[in-house]
Amino acid sequence: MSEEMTQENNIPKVYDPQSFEKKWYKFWEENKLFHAEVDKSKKPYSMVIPPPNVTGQLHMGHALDNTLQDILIRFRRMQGYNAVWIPGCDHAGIATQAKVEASLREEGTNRYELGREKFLERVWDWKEQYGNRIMSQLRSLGSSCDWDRQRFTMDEGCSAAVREVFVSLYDKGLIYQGTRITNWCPNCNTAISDIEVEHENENGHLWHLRYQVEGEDRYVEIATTRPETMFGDTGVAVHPEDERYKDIVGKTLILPIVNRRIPLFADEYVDKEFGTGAVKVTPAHDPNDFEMGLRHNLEQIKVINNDGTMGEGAGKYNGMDRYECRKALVKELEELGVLVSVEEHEHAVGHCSRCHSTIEPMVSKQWFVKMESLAKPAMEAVKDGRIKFVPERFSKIYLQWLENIRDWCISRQLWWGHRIPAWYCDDCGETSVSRTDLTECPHCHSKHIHQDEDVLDTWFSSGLWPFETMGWPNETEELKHFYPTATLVTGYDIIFFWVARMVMMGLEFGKDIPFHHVFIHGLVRDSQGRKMSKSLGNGIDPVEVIEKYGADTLRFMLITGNTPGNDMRFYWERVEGARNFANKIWNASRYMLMNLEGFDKSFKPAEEDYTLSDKWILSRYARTVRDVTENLDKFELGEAGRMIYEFIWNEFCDWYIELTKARLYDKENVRARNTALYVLSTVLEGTLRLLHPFMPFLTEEIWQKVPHDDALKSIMETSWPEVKDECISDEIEADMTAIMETIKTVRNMRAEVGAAPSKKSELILNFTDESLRAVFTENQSYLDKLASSDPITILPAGADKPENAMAGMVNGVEVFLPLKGLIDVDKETARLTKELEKLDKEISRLAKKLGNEGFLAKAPADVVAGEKEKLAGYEEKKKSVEGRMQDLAKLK
RNA sequence: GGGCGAUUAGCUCAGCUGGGAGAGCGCCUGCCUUACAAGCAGGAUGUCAGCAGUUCGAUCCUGUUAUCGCCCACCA
Repeated sequence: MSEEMTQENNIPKVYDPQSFEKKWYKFWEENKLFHAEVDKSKKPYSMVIPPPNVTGQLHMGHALDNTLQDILIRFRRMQGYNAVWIPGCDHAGIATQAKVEASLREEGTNRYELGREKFLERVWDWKEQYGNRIMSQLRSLGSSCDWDRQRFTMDEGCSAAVREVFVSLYDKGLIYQGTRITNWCPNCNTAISDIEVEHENENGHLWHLRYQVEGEDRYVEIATTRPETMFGDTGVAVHPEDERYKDIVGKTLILPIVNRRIPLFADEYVDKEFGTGAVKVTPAHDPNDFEMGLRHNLEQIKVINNDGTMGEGAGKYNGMDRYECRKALVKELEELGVLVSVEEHEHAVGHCSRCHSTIEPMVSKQWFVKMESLAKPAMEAVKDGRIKFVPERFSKIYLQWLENIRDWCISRQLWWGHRIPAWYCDDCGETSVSRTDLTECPHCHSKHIHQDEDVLDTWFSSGLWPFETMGWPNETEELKHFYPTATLVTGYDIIFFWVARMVMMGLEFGKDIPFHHVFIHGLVRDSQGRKMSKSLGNGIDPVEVIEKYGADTLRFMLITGNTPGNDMRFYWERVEGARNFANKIWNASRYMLMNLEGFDKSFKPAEEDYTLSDKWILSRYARTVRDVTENLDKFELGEAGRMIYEFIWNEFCDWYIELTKARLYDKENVRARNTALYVLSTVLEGTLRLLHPFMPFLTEEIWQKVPHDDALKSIMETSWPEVKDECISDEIEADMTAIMETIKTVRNMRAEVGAAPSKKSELILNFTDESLRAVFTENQSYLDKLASSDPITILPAGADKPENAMAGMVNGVEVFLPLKGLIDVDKETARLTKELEKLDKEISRLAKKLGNEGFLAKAPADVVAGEKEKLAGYEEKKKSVEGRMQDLAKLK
């Protein structure tokens, strides 16, 4: 260690998040600072977390989503709201089951071998093992969730809520069982809902086949994209007004290979223009055909098995994979002369959103929720503004979906999930739905009953999340106080899956909207704009970022540089930028802490102790507080973060700290020094509070060290900064700006002649705006310190201007640098000529504008006045520059 | 077939109620100035996608076109 090992050196030079992040999280949690009891004396501000999957792990989307929520909840908590953020996770039916099944496969077994009960034990084990991983990752991000209120979508309370809702909807006739076409995923082996199907345009074929008219030497040509379904054909349809077929409608056709006799019938559904105008009808494997089948009493013949292989109806193709069969069948049809032609054809093909297998529409018996009556109030709530989407445009997407809503298939042929509370009687055949498990049939009292094998769609329970987490169906204090929640934060990708369903369920069962605001964010993409995904291997692990750069850095990076609802890209360079900002704050604090020695915390400056720079930074601080608060209220978190960044870096550090150095290093003048320290610590402490929701760890670490209210043990207990309007002074800011502009001009001129920064140069000031004279006279030292100017001469009004000097002009101040021997007359002339050109351009633009009658007549008075002032300023500047050039010419 | 978003400096993006456009990174020049080289000071760079309109005035509002992206949609 060097001899300079003094007290100051105890503060590390570099921001090192690893040294304190874990410590503070533990401290907060142990002190229950995240926990909120119902406190009716305070206004509530509640949020429920979008529950991540139990077996999942933190990805960038979660990091963004939870950073946004944490900023909101910390902000409101500091504002004095009764703020609660309820965490928890989702059992994620298909996803979790798939994971466990994959691990069983590795062991060489499967769930059927294991049996339902044993399998579920395995899933619960899995849940225990991995379920808390993401929760601990959320902690490392700094999320201030009320962990005492943590929930799981399959815990007892949620299960009770699910039963209550199911039975109640069933009793109202809104849940029913039906046999119809659903989307079947042959890989997941279950039915899925319409929104779980992703349509993609694919290049396929349109095969033209000819079916013979029975007993005639005549054929009807049909076109199909899925020839293998022909085994299930039970009819051929044409449009009733299609002249081509009018004479044979009602006749019988012979289905090739199968030799089934099928009717040729007419139906309005058929489009005459498409294909041949004749369509084969497979009621068991196509939704439209299913409908036509019902209208025309056609038989439903299932020819594809649940696992995607061909079924018995496919004759010799029985057991063959559906696509293998297609290939072989096409070949056979060609040989038989049934295949007339093949066309290239682009069409939309449905895929399972989970595993991406091609969906097979199949007829089966499933449970459905009737949506129309639930959707209406959900639309109203958004239309009348009770629920607001941020950004607003997402309400349109939401409404459009609800307007075209269709019934929701809620049964899944899985084992992991809420089992459907329906029992079938083997004796009387009745179906009974019940809140409690049944052991006998309520109709015939037979003991021979069995429960429905299926489970509910995961989103069924997620839809109840905002109120089931608060104790519903019990009438808890939490429900009364915290429901509806304030804000729901989520990505646009689950507006239909989740948001819409919560609104419907909330209105139906929570008796109110589930939230006031829906704050929508976009996706975090990779640096090339691609979606981060496992298969691409382009995902960035937030935990890695946290370990390398700190959670605060990650958080700040995620919320700045983008706007609500839009996607963003991940760049390590941006992470570094945020880290540099953290380091900047660290060092600004370090500067103050290193000089805090001898500072009396009880010291309060008198009015006359404040310097211009003190008053300026206090005004700028107040403005920042006001603007940041406004932006947070508007959900413009990125904008708020940017403002704090700019205030800290460009104003507090670049100007204010620099200007305090003279006072801090002068230990003789105690009063001046204490005043500087007072302002420094006041502004820094307040700024830390402003920044706390964004960077909770860093702000806590520093706050603990700087002078603060000793009655509080954490920055989390401080209140959100509030300022009065009179703290903001336009006059002070204008004065300081004039000086800052002058400093910049001098720096610029010095840089141009290559003056060494360490070398001071003489500066001569002349005022064209006399009102500035006093401020500059009083604060000359600012120019000395920040513009390396010494000596400084202030010319009396009307005095002669120096000749052998560089000149610049700003805001009513003329600046002269008598840089003896340094001025290159030609270069200086060129510089001024360029300056003059710029001025002329501006002047002519403004002159033209002010010469425009329309502008003068119609533009607001203050705008006109502003433009006039600008013009006058430019003209004065031009005069000054021209004078300079004449002087230079004389020098030559 | 509908709907939405994007198009601004080399790159990534701000620009929130219309008054000649900014940041970060990158680039160039000079600096280890006792908070910070993860830094300081200075500098360069734009037909704000095209066209038309409204307006005294348009990056911003309206219409239209183009390119890219996304969402929704049961034409075989």
